[in-house]
Amino acid sequence: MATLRPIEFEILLSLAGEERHGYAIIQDIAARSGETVETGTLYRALQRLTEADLARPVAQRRTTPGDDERRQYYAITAAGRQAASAEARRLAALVDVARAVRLLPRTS
Amino acid sequence: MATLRPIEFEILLSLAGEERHGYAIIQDIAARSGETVETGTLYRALQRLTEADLARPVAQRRTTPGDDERRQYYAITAAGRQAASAEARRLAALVDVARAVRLLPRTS
DNA sequence: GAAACCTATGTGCGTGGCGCACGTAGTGGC
DNA sequence: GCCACTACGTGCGCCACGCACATAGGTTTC
Repeated sequence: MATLRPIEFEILLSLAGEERHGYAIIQDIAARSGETVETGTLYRALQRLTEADLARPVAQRRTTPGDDERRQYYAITAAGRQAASAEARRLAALVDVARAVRLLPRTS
Repeated sequence: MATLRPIEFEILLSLAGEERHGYAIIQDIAARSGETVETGTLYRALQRLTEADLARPVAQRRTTPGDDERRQYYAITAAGRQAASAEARRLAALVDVARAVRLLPRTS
């Protein structure tokens, strides 16, 4: 399993919360981190995640009022949860190291 | 400030602990994470960090016995600590999100 | 009413970082 | 003698990313 790219992890984090379409993922990441993800970067990363079976496009849902039909929703797969979980553990370990060398306060 | 690449952060984490030479950084990262960093990747990243004033080569020290003279030691700079600290905070926030969506257990 | 912006998905192109291989060179093991 | 380890580095090809642009309907602004 090739390691998850930062943006791929960000996307999986978004999808782990709930099913989302591309544009909503961009907004979600911006809202929680302030980082602007380029559309080219996002849609291509979504493509890769789909091909790697870490995310999957969700079949078109009933069109509730106010639901833009252009939207393509995506869901995280079981393998996606596993990969994201492993990556989260890896990052948590890194944060622990950062605390050990006092780049972060021990209490947090 | 362009965002820190994953490998650049790993290197700064190593240097935040103590001054290290390139090969020792590779071993340090391998020891703590099991990840193998390619030499090409490492030395070029060290070059970038130096140019960005996040790390700096340390002037040749007294050659204590058993100290390979080929070694080029590097130290983290004040700006490097600042950048690494900011990145660590960013990652800690990501880990918190991962916990919120239950990719990681709340207790850890 | 037109210009600008937002929502929504996607492609085209250039730069650059990374993986892999290789180069150099001394030391130590078998 | 050959291989592995230490230590630093370059060469090359691929591909991910940033930026720009295409498309297109809806809304807001002047």
